[in-house]
Amino acid sequence: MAPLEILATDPGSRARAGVLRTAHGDIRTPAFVPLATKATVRGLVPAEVASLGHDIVLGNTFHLFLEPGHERIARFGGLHRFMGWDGPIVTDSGGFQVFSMGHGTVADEIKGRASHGAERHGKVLRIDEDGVAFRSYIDGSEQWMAPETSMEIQAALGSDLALVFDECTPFNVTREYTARSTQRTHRWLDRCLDWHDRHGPEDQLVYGIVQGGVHQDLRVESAETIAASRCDGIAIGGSLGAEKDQMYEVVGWTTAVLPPARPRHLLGIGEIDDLVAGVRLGIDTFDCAMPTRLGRHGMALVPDPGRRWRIDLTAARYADDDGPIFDGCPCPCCAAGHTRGYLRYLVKNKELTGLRLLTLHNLAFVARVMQRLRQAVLDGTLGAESEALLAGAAP
RNA sequence: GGCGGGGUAGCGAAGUGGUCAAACGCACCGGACUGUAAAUUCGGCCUCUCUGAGUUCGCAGGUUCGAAUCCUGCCCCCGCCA
Repeated sequence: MAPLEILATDPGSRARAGVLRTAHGDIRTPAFVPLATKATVRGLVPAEVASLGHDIVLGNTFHLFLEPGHERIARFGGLHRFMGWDGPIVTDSGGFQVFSMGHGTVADEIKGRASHGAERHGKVLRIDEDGVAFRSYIDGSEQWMAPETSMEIQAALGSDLALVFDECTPFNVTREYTARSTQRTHRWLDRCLDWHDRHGPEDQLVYGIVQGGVHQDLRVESAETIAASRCDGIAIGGSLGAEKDQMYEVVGWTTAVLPPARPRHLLGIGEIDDLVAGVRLGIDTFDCAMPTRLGRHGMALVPDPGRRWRIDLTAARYADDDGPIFDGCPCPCCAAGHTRGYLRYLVKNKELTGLRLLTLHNLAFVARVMQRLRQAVLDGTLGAESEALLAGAAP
């Protein structure tokens, strides 16, 4: 049975709204997936995440493999039990971590900057056909991860959705490199699926990952290759370009050739305008560090495109501001009456409560954006809703 | 009144003859952050006609080629003793 039930499609775009069924419950799509990289949505407890309207969280194979170890988590009964989250969990394969060990952040890589804190970075020792050798950032030991390893770890974690092991192709590489890397990712896909067929949990869905960089032919070829496989869902990964317009173009090339029936996940994307654009391009689920990370960095999401949907509450001008983050915000933080001035004070003083409140606010904001987009697809009003959100309507 | 310690850029605090416009922290200003080794990180932060120049290290003198650093006097502050 197909995991994704499509309830409605938007006549004016490729958007769909539906329900993605997993062993631990349904995901209302389109949906945002908060990151719980190391088995926690930083600062929040699972019940809070769910109460904000999120149906699923994302854990990370690479990090949980190094610490506390997938076998230990398995002894606890799997990742759901370990972290106390009963809902659906998707686990990322570790492919992105290979990227970030070599290049730092996405922005650093695109802009050609040396990653900051490079000394703390582990090291990719080599990437070859078989897999990836790297140095553990925990104890410096040499570790090995291959497609089979990643699937084995994800099987032990017991996630509902597993992502195949891929190489997240950087932006600053040649087309030739991207082509070869993408083909290798395709071969890794087969190995992941083979391993999963023999050893993987019956009820664990597997997503293939489309690569191809910013090259249309490579993207299309990759999308078709992934779609031709027996994976349950399809994720879009790798470099999506340096500018948003390019990103939308790349995503558009991809979703144009994907089979409609299977769920599509856009990896690592989650700024507000990107969510709107992504949904219109036919994406069902997104994950992104942005709302949680920005929250911990003192940034609160606001319905203001001119400010990139964010205000920096660490600024002194908010010290005496007794208003909410934005008027009418229904999130737990603002509904409780917390002021910008209070939040600024908390954040400046490194009070954990401040980081928690901003994380709650930001995740609530993103959840409402997704709910509105979903409802708009169901109502056939996505065009107007998209315009409103992009113009700064409060979700 | 005596003894001791101290006055350094918005604050705290290094520096104790030259490489000092002066470490470092805080505060402040600005930037970054999109499959999270991030409660992280980068830059600025005396003034200006600014890849150079000018004024600074309680105040005023002095020694010296050269002083935040040494000497003299003065003014404040802190501790202990009277």
